[in-house]
Amino acid sequence: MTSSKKVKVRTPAGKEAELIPEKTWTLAPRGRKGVKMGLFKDPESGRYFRRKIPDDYPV
DNA sequence: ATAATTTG
DNA sequence: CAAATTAT
Repeated sequence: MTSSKKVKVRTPAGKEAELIPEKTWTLAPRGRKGVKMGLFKDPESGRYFRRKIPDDYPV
């Protein structure tokens, strides 16, 4: 799945928005826990950006 | 090919 | 610095 649920993220414009990530994946160095990431598009600017998503987000 | 993302 | 991803 690409995504399912909205995530609260700080957009590049500096506003808090609930967006559905286009892609999600785990970003973790070997042996470490790392974080989950999401690829979003800012509805304001149309710019793509990457943000951490909650650990419990279904990826 | 690279920036940008998170965090220990 | 490492890791995965992909729009630029």
